[in-house]
Amino acid sequence: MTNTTLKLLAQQLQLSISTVSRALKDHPDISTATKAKVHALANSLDYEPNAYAIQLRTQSSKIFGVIVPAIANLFYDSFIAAIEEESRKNGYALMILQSSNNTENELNNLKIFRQNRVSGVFACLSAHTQNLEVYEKMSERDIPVVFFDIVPKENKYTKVRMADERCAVIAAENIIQRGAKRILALFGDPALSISQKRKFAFQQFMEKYAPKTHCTYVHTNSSIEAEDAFKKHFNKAQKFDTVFAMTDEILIGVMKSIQALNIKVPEEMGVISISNGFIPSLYHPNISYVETSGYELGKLAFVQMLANIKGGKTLSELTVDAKFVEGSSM
Amino acid sequence: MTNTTLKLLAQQLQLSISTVSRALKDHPDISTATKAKVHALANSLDYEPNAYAIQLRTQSSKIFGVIVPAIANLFYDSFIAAIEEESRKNGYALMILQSSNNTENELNNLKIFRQNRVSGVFACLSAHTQNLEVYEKMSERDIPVVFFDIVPKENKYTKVRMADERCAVIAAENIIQRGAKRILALFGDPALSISQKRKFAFQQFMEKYAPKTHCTYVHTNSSIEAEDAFKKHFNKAQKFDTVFAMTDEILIGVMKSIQALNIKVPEEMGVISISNGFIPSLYHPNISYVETSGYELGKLAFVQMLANIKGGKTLSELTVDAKFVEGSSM
DNA sequence: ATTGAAATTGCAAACGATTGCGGTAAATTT
DNA sequence: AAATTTACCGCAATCGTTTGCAATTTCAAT
Repeated sequence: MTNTTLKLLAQQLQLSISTVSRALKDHPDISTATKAKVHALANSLDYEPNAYAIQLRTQSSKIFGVIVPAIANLFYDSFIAAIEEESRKNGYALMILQSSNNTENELNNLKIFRQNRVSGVFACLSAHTQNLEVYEKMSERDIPVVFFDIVPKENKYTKVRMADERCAVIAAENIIQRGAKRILALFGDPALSISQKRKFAFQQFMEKYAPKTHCTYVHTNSSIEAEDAFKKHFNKAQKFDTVFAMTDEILIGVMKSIQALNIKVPEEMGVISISNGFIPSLYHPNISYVETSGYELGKLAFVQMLANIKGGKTLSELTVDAKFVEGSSM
Repeated sequence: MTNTTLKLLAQQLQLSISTVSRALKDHPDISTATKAKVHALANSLDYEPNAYAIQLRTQSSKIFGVIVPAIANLFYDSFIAAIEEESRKNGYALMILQSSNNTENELNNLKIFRQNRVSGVFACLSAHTQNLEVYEKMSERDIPVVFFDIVPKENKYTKVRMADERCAVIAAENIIQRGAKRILALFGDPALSISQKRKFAFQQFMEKYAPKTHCTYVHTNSSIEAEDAFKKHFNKAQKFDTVFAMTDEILIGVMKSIQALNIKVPEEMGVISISNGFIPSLYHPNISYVETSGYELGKLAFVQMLANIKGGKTLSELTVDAKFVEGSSM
């Protein structure tokens, strides 16, 4: 079946295309009678405006592009869910592409976005993307970009991210409050700024407020590494009594070791992590964690995007605050 | 900055728009000399064709629509990841919308897809969607629809899904092989056909091949319900020695109880589930499971979509086979 | 020098919708 | 009844591309 168009409606009604167009959008120039007729026919013929024609004409697409390293990820998918909700409320649709943490894919994705003249882009940088020229190109095209999570350092960009330092500090506070004596603190890839920030903040805080506490800092790049690191350090003479996991991935490794060694939580071992909340709820007892909500981040990013579109430029870095969620693991 | 267009290139080169257009796509009518000139300028001016103009002209969008109940879901996000990969390889982009298991959202989403003249739609029905008229409307518009996971019963539709019965049977086989005497089998929402199918197949198989085994069948609608159900049945005089969890959600509840009661796996309790694989790998020992891969399903769905687009109609129901993944929980 | 074919390139309509401007008929005012 | 407003509506250009067909140039063949 061929799609219903303004032309078709106009022919059937013996009206001009312009009149039909205006009638459909309640333009005051058109009489109530004709409006009624037009609407009636449009409904019965299931008229639906051709988005491409509109976009071509109006030069605006009502589509946002989103680049994430991976969709299949507890953090990013809740981020996506959030901006999807907001987008729909505001009449936008989403085009989602994954970079797989690969700069080349990132470039291709941006190209697709440009070709589709998206109204804006939400971008999470690939782990090792250095060259931000492409993003400049978006700006030249007047396509606003809101960076999230992994963001560039320069502050000429609009960005939202988690309050990484705060997260680490909150975790440290709770560890001190528990009266921990020996701590194993596990962090992620040392090359990532997120790991650096969290570790730095954590370490600073501990040294300042609990200088006597013995802390072991370890970087691990995967669940398995975390699992092994835990076991290795647990076998030492002086056992640690509290473990801090910087990410879900690390927490997973830690918990496998804890289960394998049949360690009692929280009696023999306190556990705390930074997380979205899903993984910590999987264990008994529930793990205490500092919440970093991808969902909240998404909401915030969307607000930024809208501000950018409406009011021209609003460059700034906003952070989503962190809060402690009490489980029974401390 | 204003976007580079064919017109602009044409003016600068003192050529007609048509010549530029043809030069850019290597049309044999154009001399090598002009082609070179055109390409050169196009590159230096960062020409990028306006997708909307093309779509308007060619009536094809190179965009697929995807409807899932939720993006933030271990199964669906791997499904999405798969079709995203394939789409990119084939020059398509993805527009993803979530229904939140709400029929009204589903309708709105389809409308957006129609307005954007997507080339095809991947749809997972909302749990209680009965009226498939909207999907008929897509067909009238010659937009192919591939249903996945939750699919309509009528076989005039193209659909891909997991081999639900096979999954249940494979699980049952392994339970019998373990020599289980008393089994607790936990299934999901009894209103969903997926629960019905799996339970029916499981029960059939057990009755036929291990009639003496004592089975308790329970339906639960959430992790918490599963957790409680496990505890309740475990407190009975005759303890069960094997538990079967139909979904990740149920497995999570089961494992919380197992941890809380400090039950030894697999010595005191065998555990098996149907899953994507992520959740079972979180525990020690790893849980044995029958794999239902969202990723594989995505790949299959994409093949179907392509066939549908290329060769007109190919109606059929394809299923992704299940396989047993051995953990150490049986 | 004329002709014809081959090689290049341009014209113009189309895709579907939007919108400034101008036109006509009816209603109102003098 | 003439003049002026008001209410409706249509013309035509525009967005950027594609593409059938016509037009022009080139060049070898007669």
